[in-house]
Amino acid sequence: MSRYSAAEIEAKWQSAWDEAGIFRAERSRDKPKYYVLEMFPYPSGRIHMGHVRNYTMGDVIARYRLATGHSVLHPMGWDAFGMPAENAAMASGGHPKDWTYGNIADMRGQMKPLGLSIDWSREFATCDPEYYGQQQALFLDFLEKGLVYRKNAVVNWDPVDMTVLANEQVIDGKGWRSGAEVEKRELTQWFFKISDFSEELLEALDGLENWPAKVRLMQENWIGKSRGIEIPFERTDAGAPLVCYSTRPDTMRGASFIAISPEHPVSRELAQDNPELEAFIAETRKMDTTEAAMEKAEKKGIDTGITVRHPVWPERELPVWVGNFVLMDYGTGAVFGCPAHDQRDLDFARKYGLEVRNAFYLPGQEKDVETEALVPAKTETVIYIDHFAGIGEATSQEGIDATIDWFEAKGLGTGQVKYRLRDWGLSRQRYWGCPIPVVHCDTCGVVPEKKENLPVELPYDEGGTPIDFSIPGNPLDRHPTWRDCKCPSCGADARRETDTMDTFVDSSWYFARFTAPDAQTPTRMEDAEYWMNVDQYIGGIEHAILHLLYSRFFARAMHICGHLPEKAIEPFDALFTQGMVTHEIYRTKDDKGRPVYHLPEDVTDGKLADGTPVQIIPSAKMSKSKKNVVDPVNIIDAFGADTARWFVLSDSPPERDVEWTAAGAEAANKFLGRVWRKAHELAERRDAGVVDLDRSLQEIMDAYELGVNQYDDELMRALHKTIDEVTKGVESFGFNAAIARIYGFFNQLSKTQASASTQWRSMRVLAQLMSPMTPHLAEEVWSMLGGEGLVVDTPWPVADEAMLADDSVTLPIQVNGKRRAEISVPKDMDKAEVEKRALAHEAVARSLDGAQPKKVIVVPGRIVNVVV
RNA sequence: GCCCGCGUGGUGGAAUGGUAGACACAGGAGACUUAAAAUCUCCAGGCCGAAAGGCCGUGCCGGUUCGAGUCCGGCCGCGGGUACCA
Repeated sequence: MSRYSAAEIEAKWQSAWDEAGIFRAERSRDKPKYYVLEMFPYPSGRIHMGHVRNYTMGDVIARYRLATGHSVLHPMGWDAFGMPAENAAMASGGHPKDWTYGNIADMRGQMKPLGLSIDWSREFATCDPEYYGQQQALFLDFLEKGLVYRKNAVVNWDPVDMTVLANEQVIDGKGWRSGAEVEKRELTQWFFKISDFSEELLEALDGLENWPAKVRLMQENWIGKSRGIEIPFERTDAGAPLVCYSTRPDTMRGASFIAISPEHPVSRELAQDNPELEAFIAETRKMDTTEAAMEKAEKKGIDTGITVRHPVWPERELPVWVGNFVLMDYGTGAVFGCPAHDQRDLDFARKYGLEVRNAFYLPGQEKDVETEALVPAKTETVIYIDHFAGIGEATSQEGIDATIDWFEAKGLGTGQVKYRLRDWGLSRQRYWGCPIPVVHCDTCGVVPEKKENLPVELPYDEGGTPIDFSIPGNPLDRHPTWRDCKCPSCGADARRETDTMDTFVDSSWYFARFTAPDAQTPTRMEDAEYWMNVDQYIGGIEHAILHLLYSRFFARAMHICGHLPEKAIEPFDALFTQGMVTHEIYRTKDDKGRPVYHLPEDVTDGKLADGTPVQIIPSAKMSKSKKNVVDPVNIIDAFGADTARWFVLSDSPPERDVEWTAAGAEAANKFLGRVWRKAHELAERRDAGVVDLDRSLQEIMDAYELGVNQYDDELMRALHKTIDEVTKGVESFGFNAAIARIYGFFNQLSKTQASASTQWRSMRVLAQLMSPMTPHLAEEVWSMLGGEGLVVDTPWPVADEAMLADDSVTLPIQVNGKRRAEISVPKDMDKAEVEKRALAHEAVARSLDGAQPKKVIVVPGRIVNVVV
């Protein structure tokens, strides 16, 4: 071989690793364990650059930990249930199971060439009955412990297709296939009691020191703890008081109306003999169920005609409205409207001619609210207007606290801590998911299936013919025989639950299953005890809230049921959230002005082959419909896996989005070629007898003494700095910085006049440093240069502290914050002497132009700033 | 709407509050070559200047600081999440 050939090298070293069984995770007594996990993929059929990026990062960590003497668990599996499989079956007539397993085989085939250090013996898919059967066992345990319950909840209903729609399937309030106006429908569904853990999940966030602060903050806000008060408002008619919840009771004086949810019992009751109200409630039922849609929708209301008395000033009667913006799920489903201090209430009041009355002013700005509500932060000071608790100037927080205390003392209200977090509805009216293992019996009601009857398996066909997915609705519902079963309790004829579980359930415990994928129970305690927790979890920021919060809940619930040790209730010790891989979009318009997308290979210099100019939209998330997906398989075929790996790690910091460019991949390949050639050249010189091979590398490194030769000294110092920086880079996800340092060092190595022996040593260390990122090339270089065994098995190099320190430093000198000169001084020179030398500098003197410095700031080893 | 991020040369990006633009791409000049490819060397934020050097510059406006890309406040733009996409 006379030039770098990734194809030859990569196949060779992958078989070498396989033969050595290096990536099989084994419990070890004398090594520390390390569990590194990347969020497992949905088997869409093709891997994309985002996968390559995600798994390469995990692989760098896993290989680094192997080199630092850890027993490493690095598994892979498939998040295999979900809607795309059913959609594919609807579109092209296949079966979700065949589609999914076919995709898994394809994707595994695309991932294997990447040379990831994965223990493939632990692989599973969540649609394997062995996996979801254990999930059903978990469900039954949760049921027994009261962690699951049933209640009514609202779903999107497509009245034409007669099917439940996911939020994603509702477009502008219409069903995505039928185009029919979507309605809301109430169904009895299963819920996990995650809300019981609100406080715990919130408090434990503080302990997650190795999670990004932004993720913890997002979870904190999602859980949404607030202190407020429930206040009953007496009705002027005979009805029971309306209880409102407020987190800003200090604005009570400004209360001018009550708004209740359309779902509120009072709304429903009044609607019975008020057709106008009934129509209004029906109208609000057509809205999307998403929070975003509700918040953005026009705020509308209708006056119920009933009134309540203000609890502090009973002579004031407030009208009660039904408002489409009031959520039944949060608080009490009733709020008091205070237009002066809430923009939404103000808009509502202006629209319907309701009173606007200030409860406080800002100091020095004693004017009434007109078009913009006055909403102070809780720490901001305001001046209350005839506040009943007798406070005047105070912060909002003090106002809130005083109000709650006053109401409680008078027996007019109750202070309450509430959370925004709602229970997790897990029922899905779909086929391709884990069946909920319960049975409905006419005499016994809802009965859990017996554990020995698990798994409750999905039927593949219906009466001998494969299930037809072109018929809308849930195939489990209409299946001729699957529903029929015996009641586990009384033995009478009964019906299976036909709802399946949310796919978030599948991904809420897979990390625990990886510790013992063959166990006959959900986990095996001794394995969970050994491998948990996940030391480093890596995945997309889009999972910052739901997946990660659900997993934290699941780990707690599994601990309660005896499936995880207590230390695992926070299952992910460290979390890293990576950015997306993006690509330009190329767009033209057809004659009706509709967008038409083009593949990157069809566009040259911003034009199509026929010369039509193309609009280029930068940095969009890769998606099939926009035709901007770059298939990593093409890159691997053209340049090899190491090039793809090197590229996805090199240019962009891993937490940020990365733009895919073809040129970037070529550049990566070019560099790897240079490294290969350098090793090849040194090997040739070794063969010619120039290089001494007698001693091991670490011995030579340890024995190296400075001063033999200045070029050797320079190179060795640079090498140790490189070891230090690459090590730090790998440990802190600074892969791009580590790679820049490797470039820098290699450029220096290419130009050095150091001895062949020193170059040879440096090159071997460089192979070690590159091995987590480009493992195949590293093995090749290692072996060319006579390294013993496999580099993947070789201990990580350690930088010598003594080689890191420089004797002198270059200090920039600023005059009034602008750089004017620099001086080179011994590292430990004292401040006064540095100051003297700085002021003596000719450029500084010129800059001062005779002026006397007022102050000179010397930051040792950093900078000098002369202030005039 | 709400919550959380991000914004730096032609491009990707670097920079514990301390020399803004490391490293790389694209570009320019040169070497090698009959030529091209490949490879190698050098140049390169903008403006002014022959040069020395000067001025400007990290989305916009303001603040803190001897010193701000970095910290604080207010905007603008883009992205993620928003509970049934995974």
